[in-house]
Amino acid sequence: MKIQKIYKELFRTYGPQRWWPVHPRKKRQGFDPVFEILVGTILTQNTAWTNVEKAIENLFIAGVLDVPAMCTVRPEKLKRLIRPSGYFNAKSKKLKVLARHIRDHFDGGAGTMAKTITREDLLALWGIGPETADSILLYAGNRPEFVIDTYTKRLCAQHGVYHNTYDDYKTFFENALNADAKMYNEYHALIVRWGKEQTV
DNA sequence: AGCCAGGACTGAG
DNA sequence: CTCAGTCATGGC
Repeated sequence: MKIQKIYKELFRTYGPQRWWPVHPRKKRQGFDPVFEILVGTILTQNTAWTNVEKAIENLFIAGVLDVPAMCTVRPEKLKRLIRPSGYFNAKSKKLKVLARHIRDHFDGGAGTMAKTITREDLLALWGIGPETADSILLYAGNRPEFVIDTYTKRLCAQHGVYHNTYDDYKTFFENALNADAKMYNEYHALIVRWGKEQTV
């Protein structure tokens, strides 16, 4: 009912958000923009995006923003590079788990993984929870999985809608909307945009 | 000077 | 299974 109306309202207010933001880098051997998105979903966990940008830039400059390099880079070096994005001990492990899983199971690389992996298999990876899994499927794989975050719950609360688990919120949105990846993409980004202007 | 940011894991009860 | 505690940097 009014889930779609809220979307139109947000879109009219803020316009298209054009997620996922990927830095316009020079092409070079082995560089895959989809992998940059995957790295971003890990690094932005409970972290301001401006800090994530610094970390991703460090990775790129060091030549570590690709699957083979991420697999083999020494943990101490990796931690140093991603330090601006916080939680560097945990996130360095998460990045290696992710990169090694791509290397070991997807010959086509990050793009193939994002387009073919199941949500269940993503959730089985250490460091990937429900929001990160859905962000990967939606923003890297262009697949219709609605992403729930704290802003989404805040928006629901403001309209008197409350659920228990992450999956309850996810089902609530997906039942009310068409399974449209492009629209899911904008909707979640718009909710984040909205959330940043709330005082709380 | 705290508080929060585009969360997820762990250990207790 | 539920849930507080923990992790860490940078901006305001």
